[in-house]
Amino acid sequence: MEKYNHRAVEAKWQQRWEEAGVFAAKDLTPARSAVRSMAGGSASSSSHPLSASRSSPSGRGSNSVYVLDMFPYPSSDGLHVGHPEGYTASDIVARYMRMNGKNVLHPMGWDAFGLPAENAAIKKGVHPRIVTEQNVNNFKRQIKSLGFSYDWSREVNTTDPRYYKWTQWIFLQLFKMGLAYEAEVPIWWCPKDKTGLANEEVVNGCCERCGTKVERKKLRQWLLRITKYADRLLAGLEKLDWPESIKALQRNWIGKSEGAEVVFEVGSMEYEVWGKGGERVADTMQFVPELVPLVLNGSKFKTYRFFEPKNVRKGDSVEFINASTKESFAMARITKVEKRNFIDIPLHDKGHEPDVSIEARRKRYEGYYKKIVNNDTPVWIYSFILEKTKGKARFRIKSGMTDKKKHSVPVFTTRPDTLFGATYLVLSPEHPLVDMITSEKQKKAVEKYKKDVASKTDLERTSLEKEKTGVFTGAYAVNPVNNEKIPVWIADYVLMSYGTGAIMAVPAHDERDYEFAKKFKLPILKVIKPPSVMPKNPVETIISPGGWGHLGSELESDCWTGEGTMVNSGKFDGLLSEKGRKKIIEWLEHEGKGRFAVNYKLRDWVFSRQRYWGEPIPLVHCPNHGVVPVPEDQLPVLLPDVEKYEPTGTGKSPLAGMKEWVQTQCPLGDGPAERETNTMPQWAGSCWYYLRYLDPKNEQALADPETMKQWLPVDVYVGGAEHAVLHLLYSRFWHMALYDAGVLPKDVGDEPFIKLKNQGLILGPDGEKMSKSRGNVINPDPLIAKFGADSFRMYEMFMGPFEDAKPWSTNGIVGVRRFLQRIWNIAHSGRVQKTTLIEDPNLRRRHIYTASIEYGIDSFKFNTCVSELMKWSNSWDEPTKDAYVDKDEFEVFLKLLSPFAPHISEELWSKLGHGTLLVQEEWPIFNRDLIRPSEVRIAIQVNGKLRGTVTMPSGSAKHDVEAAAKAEPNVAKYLNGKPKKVVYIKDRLLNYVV
RNA sequence: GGGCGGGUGGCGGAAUUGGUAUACGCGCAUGCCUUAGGAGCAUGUUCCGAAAGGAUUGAGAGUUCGAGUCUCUCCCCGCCCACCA
Repeated sequence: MEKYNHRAVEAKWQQRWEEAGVFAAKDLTPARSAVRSMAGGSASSSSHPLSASRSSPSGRGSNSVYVLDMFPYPSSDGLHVGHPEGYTASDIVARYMRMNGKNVLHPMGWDAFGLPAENAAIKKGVHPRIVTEQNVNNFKRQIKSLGFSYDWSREVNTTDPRYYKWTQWIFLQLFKMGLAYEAEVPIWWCPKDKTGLANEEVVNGCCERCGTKVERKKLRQWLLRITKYADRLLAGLEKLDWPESIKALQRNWIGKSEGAEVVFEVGSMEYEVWGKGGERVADTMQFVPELVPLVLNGSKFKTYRFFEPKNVRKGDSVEFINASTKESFAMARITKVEKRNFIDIPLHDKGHEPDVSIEARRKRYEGYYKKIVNNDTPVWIYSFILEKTKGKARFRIKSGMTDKKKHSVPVFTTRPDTLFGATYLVLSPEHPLVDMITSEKQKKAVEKYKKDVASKTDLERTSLEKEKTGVFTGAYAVNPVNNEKIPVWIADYVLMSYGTGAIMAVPAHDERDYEFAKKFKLPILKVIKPPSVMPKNPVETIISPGGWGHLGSELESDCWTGEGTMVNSGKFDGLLSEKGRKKIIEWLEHEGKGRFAVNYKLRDWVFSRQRYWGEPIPLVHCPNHGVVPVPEDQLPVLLPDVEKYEPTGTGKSPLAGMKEWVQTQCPLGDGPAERETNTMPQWAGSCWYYLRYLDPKNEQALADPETMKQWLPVDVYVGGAEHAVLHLLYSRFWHMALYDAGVLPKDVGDEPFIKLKNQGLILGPDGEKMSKSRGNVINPDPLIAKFGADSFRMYEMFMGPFEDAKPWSTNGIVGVRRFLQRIWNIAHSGRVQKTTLIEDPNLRRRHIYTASIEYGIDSFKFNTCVSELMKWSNSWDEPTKDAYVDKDEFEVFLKLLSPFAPHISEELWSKLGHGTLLVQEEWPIFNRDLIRPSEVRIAIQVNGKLRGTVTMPSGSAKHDVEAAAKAEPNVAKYLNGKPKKVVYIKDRLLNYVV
């Protein structure tokens, strides 16, 4: 018998399909379409014979279906076995849809900008364009060898100027919408290579290329305001048919949390009045370095200790001014500068006595400013409140700084109910206020700590085992809820990038704060009482050794992060956490000391790369007009050829070295301007490629709106889960922005991908993740050459559930190959004959398998589809096999096989004498009535144990089945006397309970 | 620490969604065929047992006539995120 020669067959049909152009998607827009309408198609509204009905694969209900793969980055390693997994799945869906009469758009392209090509170019001394071209050619050859049904006429390449013209155009739209802005943000910096690095290039805190320890460095960057879309990106997930895990990842990445922003005054202070004889009533506090306590002396009223700004000297005068009227009411002159720069100031009354009828005058004195005058120049202004505490008058300075230097430190907390337990404040070391509040004494320690932190990698900073570190700034803050003074620390466990970069530390109810407080001996105040938990089953708990006691002690531990009842919280005592949160927020808002706040982990998208191989950002910097967009009619801004792709050493992209390219004219006038030399990140091109496939040659627009209406949104999107948060989030963001800008028609909607499926990772044969270093990488090329594309495709589908990770087994592909060979043999055996059996069980068989495979494709259970096809073919070879295989049945089989193994199916189809192409045949329709069997095998159980089976006409009544069951000797054996109960599930099972 | 997924033969995995567990394939065993090659064909293959029979879906309990599937407790594995306030 002829051996199946996959090489010849596969090459032949790939060529035939291409010649016939059978995979071209048809644009139906009036303007451009020559092909008006497709045949109506016979899309069957099938569902699994034994399950509920399914929804249509197309969310739009239109006849046009968009089946999209995540386009690959054409690396120099060539195709990985993981690529064809997703491509095969989407190809099966696309072919299935086509056979169902759908007009299918199934395109492929190249995400070709990026660092690996650039690095390879530097290494080889070739232009990145050449490297990219070679890689693309190799990828294309490999992908084509698998016989996927792509419409290659729509191929896109992100590095093609005709493509990136529109990437730049989109950037300009974002810029005009205020979604792009410039800022200095820290990035990884390699001091040896003198270049900024992408996060992916930092390995274990070292530069991937030279191994030097990287540093944080602030660089001017372009950022995209994705945070503006945080809520929409979050809410939009609800309506998407995406894997829950991916949705969860995006939710987590966006990281919305609700709580309160509480404003702590740093540098605001309590100020104690000194007694009549100059004796001190209470401690003064030093809050900020510039504000050293002073002594106000010589007054006929009181001596006050006050502050000395560095530039206040003996002889300077101090004036008290009414905040609202600006009228001065008291004067003082600095008479004495004490050690540590204490100064005595005599206070001259101008008609107000602060110590008389305090309560009555309280209102009047509130809001007075104190103004220290130095050579008639106001230096500091303080406001203060008169209070009466334990019968003694005191001034409390509300704010220790001028309006300009007022240090209000907002912190974000999800647990405002624990506010009374905030015993210290922690700022991130990078917090801009740190330098301003650090005391002289602590300056050195703070500087050193900041430097240490700056040199740490994120890994070191966040490693679990790491002990908490931090230093005291010397400054204090006031807890707004109880006016307690609390110290201000800096520590690297507080991240500048999240929230406000500052936290209120509640060591009694937060594990990190607890750990920190323990180490630095900071006060711990419990303000939440854990709920008293009653065990569900008291008896069990008493029996279980230490159970209740252990649980109890856990609840009594020093750090309780759960909910509970508020204690030590003034008037909020007794409230449950949840209610307390609301009440505290109400109080804060009422007092103007805080507000309800929502916080996101999501940060704006750093959109600049100091690299060569990317889209130039289409902006110029003009001395007169600032940042000016390049006019749209001047796009694309071509990526110029440079001699060196190496970074210039200035931290700018190699483009900065191209003087003649950088220097240009300002579009708004004839003045000189410089081009932006940063390039876009690799994600830019992939953000919108699915739009360009629709209309890849359009030079007037990124795509024709009518065409977009026809195809969008994407019906099925298949790709790896590794893009869960980056590409898939960025892409949604751009789509929403373009939608808002009116670039996308309204009908298209603001979500690009309706249904998403992730292929699971293919692991190496050892069950480990494939990697070069492990040496367990499988190269598809030799396998395709040896077993054929059909075997390869089918094995990848057969390996296991599409979305699960599964190990590769080259033995496994052999089994699939044998199966295809058997099909080949049957087709050539002469057994395939036309028969005319109406009541043939085979007729039923073909309908069952059609239903089952259709269900499998709809639900991405391709592994069971393959198994069904194998079972089907086995049924022709069973010992009871018919001499002939019904030709109609075999043809139905080939149609169902064809999405999985298209080449061999096509070949056998033609060998059966068809002049048509199988890919253009109609998908078989199954008849539900024919699926129902005439006879069923019913399980007979006694007490739930299988004791026999009986074969009965389907739909038999209970007593008939019972009669048959009792006739079974093995069943009768177990039935003594009358059964207590008899359960009958129609056509399935009979269970005697005895 | 958080989120998600999972645990079924020697291996990849199936199981009509609460109804005959181990389909399909790999591997293995025996035999056949052959100019031995990682080819083809046939039969067998969850485990224990010669058999009758019994046991079995990570462990334990519960609901049920009936549990791989539902509920609870616990154990283990994988992936992703992670000092996120």
